[in-house]
Amino acid sequence: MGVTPIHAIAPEHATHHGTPRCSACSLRAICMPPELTADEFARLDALICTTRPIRRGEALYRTGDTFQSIYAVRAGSFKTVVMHRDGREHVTGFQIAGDPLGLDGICAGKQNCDAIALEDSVVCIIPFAQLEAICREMKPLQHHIYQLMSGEIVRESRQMLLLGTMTAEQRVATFLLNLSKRFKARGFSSAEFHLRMTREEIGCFLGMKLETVSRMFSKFQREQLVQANGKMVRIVDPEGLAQV
Amino acid sequence: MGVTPIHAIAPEHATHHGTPRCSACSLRAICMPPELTADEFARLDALICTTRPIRRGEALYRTGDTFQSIYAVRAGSFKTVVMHRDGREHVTGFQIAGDPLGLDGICAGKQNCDAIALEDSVVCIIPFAQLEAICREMKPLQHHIYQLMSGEIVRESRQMLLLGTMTAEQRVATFLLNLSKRFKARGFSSAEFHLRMTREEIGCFLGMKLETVSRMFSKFQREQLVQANGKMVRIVDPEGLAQV
DNA sequence: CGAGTCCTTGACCTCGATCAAGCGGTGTGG
DNA sequence: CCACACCGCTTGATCGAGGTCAAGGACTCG
Repeated sequence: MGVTPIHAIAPEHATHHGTPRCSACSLRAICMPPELTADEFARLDALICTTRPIRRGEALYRTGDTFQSIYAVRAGSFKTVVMHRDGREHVTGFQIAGDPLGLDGICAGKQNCDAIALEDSVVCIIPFAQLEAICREMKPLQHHIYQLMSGEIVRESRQMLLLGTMTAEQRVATFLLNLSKRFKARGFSSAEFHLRMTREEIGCFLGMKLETVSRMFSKFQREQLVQANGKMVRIVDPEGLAQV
Repeated sequence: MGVTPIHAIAPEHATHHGTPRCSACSLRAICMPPELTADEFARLDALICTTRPIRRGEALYRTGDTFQSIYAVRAGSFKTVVMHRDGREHVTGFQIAGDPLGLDGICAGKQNCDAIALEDSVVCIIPFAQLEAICREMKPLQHHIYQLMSGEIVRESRQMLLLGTMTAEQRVATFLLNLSKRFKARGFSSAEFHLRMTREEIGCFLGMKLETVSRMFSKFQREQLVQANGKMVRIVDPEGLAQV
């Protein structure tokens, strides 16, 4: 069976690979500041004039690549992986449609992690130097970029809290509820979804081994909190899950 | 004995509390983009016209406070603490002279953590709305702020790697080497320094209990890697520490 | 249909948490 | 000025959550 992303872009946009338009994008509300004028959208459309398809398992960028653009996930999903010189790996995040990618590269002019597609995916390419130029003239967009980056900082500090203080059980519960919330924000079911990542990748994100992740799924199943069948997950009792 | 910060600002600046000047600040190289003209510095000095002293144990801001400004540590040191509704706490970072504070507040317009002074300290106050305005006109400063925020993202993802994959021993070693590097970058000794935080705060930052932190200090002492006497730390064998 | 991946489950072990005791330095009140 | 209380730190003994190792099952893909 081919890989068909559940969270796909609408077909009428998918055909416009050469000329995507933010002004017409279904992810506009997630990606973009709300109060842009038609004229401002036109300038954005001129900036973000290319998309790029990435096959499952391939890298959008790798650690050390020269930083030039940031990206927005248009369809599909990614993981970002940082690596220690001794080979230790850690997944720092999973990005789905509407999420930004590449913000870590601005700092040193080189990407600081690998971004790997979890399924066949498409990203919008946003040349950063040009984005900066437009931001100097478009206050709402400028502020939006600051918010985006600050949001990433907040997300990561929450993840540190999770890694630093929670039990394996609480981490997995938090992970599922977070995914659920994000799917809901994008108009998909918050109760039932398809995990695009393996147990090992989840474990690597949550700071535990894949066996432990599996055991927690089984435990939640037994306690009637979720129904998990391989990568299909159905959240039965979100409140119960939240107070694990 | 009073609390005398080792890493103090030079006396001639300490007296200028009402009118700090970036152009004359010893932390300029850490805080600011390198290539500003005199004119540009003048505009910055006009923006950052106030400092604020914070006593040991007091908060610069708390979670939920309305976000208006970002800050730069001018003297002293801070910890940032996030809290889960159930009371679980986690230290997300320690900030010393030259480090930024408050970037997490841009996202939601409210601060997302508590920033607590570890000793009597002074911060520079940078009103964010005005900073944004200046950034629209000063390209190097604009880029610097993006780099600052990206740097915070990178720092946090390194901390996630630490929390997710390292043993207690490796975490403490990494922590000491990181502090050492930062002190060195500010012109202080990289070999010997005074910890301003308690074992408990270190543990809370590294995802372990204070007893474990203490045991690791003792272990490193036995192995001749560091000499630790309460809060005074001397790094004897940085290479050895690095390959723990 | 067979090989490879991914997932689940069991048995055992280890690292770090927990509990507990004691020490040294500091600040405070008599 | 001393006694005492408190806080932060160290160290030992014990325990348990999660890691490790191993076996087998379910799916996918060539």
